Amino acid sequence: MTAPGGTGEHGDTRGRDAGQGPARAVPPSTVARLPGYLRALHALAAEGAVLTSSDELAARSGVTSAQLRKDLSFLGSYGRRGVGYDVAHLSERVEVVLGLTTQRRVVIVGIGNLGHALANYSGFADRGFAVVGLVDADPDVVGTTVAGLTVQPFAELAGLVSGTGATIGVIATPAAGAQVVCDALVDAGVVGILTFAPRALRVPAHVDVRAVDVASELQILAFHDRRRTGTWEV
Amino acid sequence: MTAPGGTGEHGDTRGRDAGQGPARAVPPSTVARLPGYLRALHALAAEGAVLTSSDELAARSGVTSAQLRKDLSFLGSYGRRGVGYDVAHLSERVEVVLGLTTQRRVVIVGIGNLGHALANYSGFADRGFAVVGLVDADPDVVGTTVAGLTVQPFAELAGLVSGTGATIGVIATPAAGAQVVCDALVDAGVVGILTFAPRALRVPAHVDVRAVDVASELQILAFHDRRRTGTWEV
DNA sequence: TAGATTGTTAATCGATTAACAATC
DNA sequence: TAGATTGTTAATCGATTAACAATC
Repeated sequence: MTAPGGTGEHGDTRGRDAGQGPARAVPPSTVARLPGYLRALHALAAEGAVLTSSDELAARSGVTSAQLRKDLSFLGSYGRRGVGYDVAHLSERVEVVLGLTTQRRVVIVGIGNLGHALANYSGFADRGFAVVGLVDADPDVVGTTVAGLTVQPFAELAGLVSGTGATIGVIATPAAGAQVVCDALVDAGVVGILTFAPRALRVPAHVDVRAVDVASELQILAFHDRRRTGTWEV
Repeated sequence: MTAPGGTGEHGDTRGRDAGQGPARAVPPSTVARLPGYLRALHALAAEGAVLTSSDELAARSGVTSAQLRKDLSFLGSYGRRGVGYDVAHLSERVEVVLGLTTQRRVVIVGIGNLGHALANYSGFADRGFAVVGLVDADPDVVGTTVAGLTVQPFAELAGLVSGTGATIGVIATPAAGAQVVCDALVDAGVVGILTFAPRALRVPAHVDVRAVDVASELQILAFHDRRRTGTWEV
């Protein structure tokens, strides 16, 4: 983690040339916070800020400045002691690390209420993603136009993924169909899956899954709620 | 994302009847997995299973059996060595710990595409929550009926929360309005907030916040995607 | 220079894993 | 009993925090 003999290399703007292999391992907990830093950086840029400090950026991201500096240290040395961070430069470095310099293509499977909302969500395009395909199993939904795209039948999934070069699949189907959809996405070649279906998915090791379950989130809130509102029932 | 320093209280109200386990503080990482165990338990019950094992339940939840047993040990000793766990009994214990024996009331603020989808989501009612109010700032939306509820203006938020006894607020507004909505929810008395707005929220220590940012989730997937699809740009 | 702020170190804290004694 | 499986312990691993030397 630490470059031994680090005093030898001068910082410069290019604190780390990423020529060979993974620059350094970025811990998962750090990776998970990078999008939040990027959001804060974009907000600062929009306000016209050129420089920021770990204190300011941390406050806007909802973390401590110690944690922010620690996280950024895994990416390299892009700040200047006594001065702070250049907003534009740091944004760019974070985007490079997250792999956002190329727009990733996304297909959404399950065009119900949630799939509809996701297909129309402008935040995807703003943050590096293009929704390039929509798929649903319901014949009544297939053929309709949502967010400018024609919904395709499930049988077209593989062709859609390979034809568009999509690397990420979003599952917005009911729980019952989620594993079948997941398997089809994996077979079609996606390497990342974001699922909203309340069910654990099995995937091969080379595929990354992130799961969002809104009811689970509420249940976690309920755990604390219980302690605060004095609702104890045993 | 929990509020920094947020859930630091260890009230450790030992509100548990003796049973067979010492009441201990349940670690946050364990609490976050309990909804997944509960989902798996309900699925087993629906299939008619009466008993289960840590191996089976763990496989269905997507964790290791060691982790499952460790997690459950914080709740008490509800299994039987050499036998396994009674599905119904364990479900009930998990529900008690999560505070799901009373139905929690939820208000949703921001009735756009996402708010619509959430209001209509049957998974809430199935898993312990009742959506009791909808609020929007847009006069064109106020007064419309969504999921059987009439959308109220923002000015009615406080009255709605106190009138219904809601303890949880869901924020489905654009990022720009999220902090104002959050402050209003807190003032109105909610103790838990689930936000979908891509912005860090500031809340007092007694309020718990969980944040879901779908674009951030995709960005985290992109980090791994980059390594797998060979898209290196540095 | 004097003041400010990073990047890194070391200490602490928490979570996961592996193994097995207890016990059904 | 013999086999199965939990609940717990101890070891490992990873993440967070605090402090400060480096340096702009």
